Amino acid sequence: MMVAEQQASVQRIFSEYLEQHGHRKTPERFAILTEVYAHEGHFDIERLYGRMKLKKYRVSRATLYNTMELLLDCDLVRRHRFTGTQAQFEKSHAYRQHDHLICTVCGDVAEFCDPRIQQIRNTASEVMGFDVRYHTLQIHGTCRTCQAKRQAS
Amino acid sequence: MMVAEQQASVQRIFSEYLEQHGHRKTPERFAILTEVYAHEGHFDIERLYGRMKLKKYRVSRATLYNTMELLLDCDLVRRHRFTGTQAQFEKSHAYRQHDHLICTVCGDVAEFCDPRIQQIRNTASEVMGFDVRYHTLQIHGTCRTCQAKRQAS
DNA sequence: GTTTATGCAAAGGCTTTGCATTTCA
DNA sequence: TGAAATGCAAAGCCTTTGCATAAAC
Repeated sequence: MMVAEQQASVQRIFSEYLEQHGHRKTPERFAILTEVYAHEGHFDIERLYGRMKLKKYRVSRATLYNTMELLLDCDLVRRHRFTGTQAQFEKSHAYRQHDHLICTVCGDVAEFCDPRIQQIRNTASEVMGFDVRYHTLQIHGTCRTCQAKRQAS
Repeated sequence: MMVAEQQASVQRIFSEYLEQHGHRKTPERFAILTEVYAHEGHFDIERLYGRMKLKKYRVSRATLYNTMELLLDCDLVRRHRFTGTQAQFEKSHAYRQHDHLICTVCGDVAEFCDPRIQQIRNTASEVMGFDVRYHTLQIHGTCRTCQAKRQAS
């Protein structure tokens, strides 16, 4: 999907979500969504704040936090807590299901896919009667690069 | 394994770990380990602090945080970040591998096991050249109880 | 014209840090 | 005795909250 296409798509989804839930369609909300979908990878609130300030659009941190809640609610972004207290976000629409490998040495986060996770979700749903909304799988350890560095020293 | 047996076992592991890493064997550290292994389920630092205060042993929060780092390092406890900023811990020695179902409505955390997660770990290790130390899989959604309540209203 | 959202700054909660005191080796 | 750990309080960081102002409906 082209970038412009995706932007149009998520803007429409968000717009409908706001309408159906009686929330107002403010320019700040759409500007935030646009910025979120303009980049790849993970980001935290501070980075998003910085990016928007650099461009034309300045929003308050409070509005960023509020809007992220809305975007989480309509599944347009996902939130992760990898390490520390700071939450990490990523866009989630039309992005393939993936999980995370987190290096405990350098802090790098890599993505990987494994279809078996879907089977685990299904089983949890059936056996435990759980209505699954999303999951987050983090595998922590040492990445290839840091293993090599360790061996060298 | 009996409770006393397990206590003896983890105390020994911790003792050896401290020795090998040049850390001191303070009474606080062993008291904290004892308290951690005296209960089932998850806990946060504040709860651990409260429990130890109630008993005879009062340690500072700073020492709790420091000691948890040591216990994490020798794999005697695990740390999770389910929701919010507060870290949750659980003992991990001789405790079966399990993952977590987290209800987004009531906040309840249930455990479940699925052997396929081990296969995913192995694959990540082989394909990505990642040296896996531990993982955490959280499935978020609505628990059976909250589904029933929702239907009733 | 109401009601909701924004922005700012203050407050809050969890965690880390600095430093004097104590304790282990 | 010397180095490391403890305890306390302060500082830090991320996030939430309160309230006046602005904007959507």
